[in-house]
Amino acid sequence: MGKPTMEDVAARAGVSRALVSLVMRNAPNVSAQRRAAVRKAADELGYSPHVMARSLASRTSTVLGVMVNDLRNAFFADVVEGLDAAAQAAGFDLILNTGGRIPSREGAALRSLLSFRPAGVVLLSPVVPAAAIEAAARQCPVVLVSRTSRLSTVDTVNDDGEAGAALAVEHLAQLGHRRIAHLDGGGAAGAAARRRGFRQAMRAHGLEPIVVRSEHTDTAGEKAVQELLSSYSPAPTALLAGNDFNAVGAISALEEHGLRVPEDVSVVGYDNTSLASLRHISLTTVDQPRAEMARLAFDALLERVRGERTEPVRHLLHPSLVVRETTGPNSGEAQR
Amino acid sequence: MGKPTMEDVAARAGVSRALVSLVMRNAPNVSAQRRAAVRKAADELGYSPHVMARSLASRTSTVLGVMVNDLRNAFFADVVEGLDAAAQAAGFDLILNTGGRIPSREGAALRSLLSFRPAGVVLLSPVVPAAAIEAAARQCPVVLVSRTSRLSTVDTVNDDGEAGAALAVEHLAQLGHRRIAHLDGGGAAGAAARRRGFRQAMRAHGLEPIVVRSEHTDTAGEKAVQELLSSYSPAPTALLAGNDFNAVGAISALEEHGLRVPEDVSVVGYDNTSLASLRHISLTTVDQPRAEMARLAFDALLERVRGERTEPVRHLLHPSLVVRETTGPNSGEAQR
DNA sequence: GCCCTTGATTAGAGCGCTCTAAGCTTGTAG
DNA sequence: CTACAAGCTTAGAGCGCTCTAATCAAGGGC
Repeated sequence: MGKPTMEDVAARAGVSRALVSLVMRNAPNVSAQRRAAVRKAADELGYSPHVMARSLASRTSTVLGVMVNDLRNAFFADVVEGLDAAAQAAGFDLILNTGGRIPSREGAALRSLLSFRPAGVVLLSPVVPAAAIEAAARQCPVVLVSRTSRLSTVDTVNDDGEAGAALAVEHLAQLGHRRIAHLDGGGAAGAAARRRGFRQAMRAHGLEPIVVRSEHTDTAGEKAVQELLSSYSPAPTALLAGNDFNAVGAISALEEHGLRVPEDVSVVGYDNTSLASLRHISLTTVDQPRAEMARLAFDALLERVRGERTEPVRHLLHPSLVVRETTGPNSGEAQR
Repeated sequence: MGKPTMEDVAARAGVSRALVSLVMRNAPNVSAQRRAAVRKAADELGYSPHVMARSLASRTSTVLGVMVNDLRNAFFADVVEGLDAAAQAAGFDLILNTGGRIPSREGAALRSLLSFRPAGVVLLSPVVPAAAIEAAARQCPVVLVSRTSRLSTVDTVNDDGEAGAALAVEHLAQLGHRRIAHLDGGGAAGAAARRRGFRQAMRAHGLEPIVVRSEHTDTAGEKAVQELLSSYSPAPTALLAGNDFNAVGAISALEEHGLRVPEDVSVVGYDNTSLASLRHISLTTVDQPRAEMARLAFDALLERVRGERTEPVRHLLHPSLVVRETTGPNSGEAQR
C-alpha cells in the first residue's frame, strides 16, 4: 500500500526530483546516463507518476468525463467503447457516470464529472436542460452525442435520423410497399428526426404516412402492432420500428397474429445492434456508425482543448441500411 | 473556462479558505451564519471543490478504477451499472477502462487506473497474469469479478457456475430429458465451472454428459449444433448453451435442421441478458444476480478501504433458473 | 585567459485543497 | 476582575507533482 513518490525515485537514482519529472515526461535535454538511472530506479520501485498530482501541478487534465444515460443500451455501450479506444490512444482516461435519463440524477452526475476539472465532457443523449449544458460548457469543452443543441459553445454528433428513416422508406417502397407504418419512439433520443424523415419520405413517394406512438422497447413494439392491426383495416404491409428492440417486439406480435415476416409484413429496425445481426432474428435495420461517432466526438473535444477551434461543429452522420431477412417484396396484395 | 477556487469563494464570503473547506465538507462547528454566507458565495460563483486537489491534500481517494474487457457484453455493462449506482450512493466516482481481453492491453489499462491512486480497483473477468493482479493489490484493494484467484490479498465475486449448470440439468432431467448436451464456452469466463457442473450433475442423474466445444457467440452456437447433429445419431433432446448468445445461435441451427424448439429440442441459455427476455426469443436461462455481484464487489472494496477486513473474501453467488419457452417435456421420443 | 554560449541539472514556488495547531471570542464560575 | 473552557475561525505546512528561473560545467571564439 505504500506508494513510492517521485522523491523516492530521485533519492534512489541520486538525482533531483525535477530530473525525475523530466524523465517521466520524456523531456529532451536529459543525458542518456541519467535517464537510464532514473528509469532503473523507477522500475525497481514500481513507480508511476500520480496522475492527480500531475494534473494539479500542470494545470492540465487528461481526464474525459463521460455521462451515459443507460449503459445497458448497446448503442451507448458501443460509443463508450469507441471513446475509450480514442482516449487510450491519446493518453486520456475516462471517468464514467450514468444518469438514468432522470434530469436530476443526470445533473448530479454532470456536476460530479466537472468536479474533476476534466479536459472535456461527452454527454450521451442527455436529458438535462440546456441551461445545465451551457453552464458545463463554461467550465470545459462539451460534446453532445445523440442530442442536438443551438448552443454555440458545444459541439454535437448525431446520426441523420431523417436520412435514416428515408433510407428505410426508400427500401420498402422499392419493394412495392405502399402502406407503411412507423412505430414512433416518442420522446426517445433521435425519435423526432426519424418521425420527420419518415413523414417526408412517404410524402415524397406519394404515400400516406401512418404513425403509431410507441417506445424504444420490445413490449411497446408488441402493443403498437396490436393497436395498428385493430385500427387499420387493410393492415400495413411494412413497418419501420423506432429501434431494433422495438422491431423485435413488433415481429413477435405480428407472428402471434398469424402474419409472417417478411412474407406478409416487412419490418425494419433502427440502430443495427448486435441483436439485429443474430441469425435467428436477422433484422433489416438502419446502422448508425457508432465507432465513427465516438471518434468524431473525441476529436471535437481535442480540438477545443487545444484551442484549435472555437466555433461549434455539428456532425450529422449518414446512416446506412443493412438489409437482412425481415424485409421482402410486397406480396402482390391489392396495391390499395 | 475560468474555474473559481476555494480562495475566490473565501474572498467573496469574507472568510478564510479553511472555513470554506469546512463548509464544503459539511463539518460541524461552523456557525449557521457563516455557513450560509459561504454557501451563497459558492452558489453565486458556481463553485464546486476540485476533487483531485482534495484527494491529494486529504491523502484519500474517492475514485474507483474499473477495468472491463468488453462493454458490449451486456453482462459487464450491467455490472458496471451496478457499480456506478453503488459508487454514486457512497460518493465515489468510477474511472473506466477496457482491456479487450488482450493481456498486454489489460496490463496497460490496469496501470493507467493505478496511476490515479484509486481507493480500489474492480477487474471484470481480467485475463492478466496473477502476478499483475498481485502487484496491483500491493497498491490498493482489488476485487475480481468473474475470475477466481488464490491470492490472499484480493477479494473475488463469482457466480457459482457449477450450481448454475446443475440447475439447468436438474430442470431438463425433470422434464424427462436424458440425452443432454452442453455447448462449452471454451476459455471464456466461467466456462470451466459450468462445464464441471454440467458433468457432475449429469453423472449424479446417471446420465452420460455430452460436451461439444463452442464459444460464447451465436455463430459458434450454430456451428456446434451442426457438429452435434452430425456426430450423435440419436440427437440430444436438450441443450445447455454456454451463454444466451450461444443459445440463440443454437436455436437458429436447430430450426434450420427442421427441429422445433422446445417440441423437439429444449434449449437453456446462461446469463439472462436482455436478449433472453425478448418475447420473440423467450429463452429459458440461468440468471446471474449482476446487481448483487456489483454490490458485493463494491462493499468488499469499501471494507478493505476502511480497514475493516484484511482476510480475503470469496463470494460465490447462487444463480437461479428463469424458465421461459425454450424448454419443454421430452416429447416421448424413445427414452434411449 | 576571459567572456559567452549551450546543454544539463536543480532549487523553489505554487497548483487547490485538507488538517493540525494555534488564536480569538464569548460566557461563566470563582 | 481574572481564569478558563467551549465554540469558531484561521494561519500555515504540506500532498506529489510541474515549471520557471537560476546554477553549473564544459567548451569555443577571440
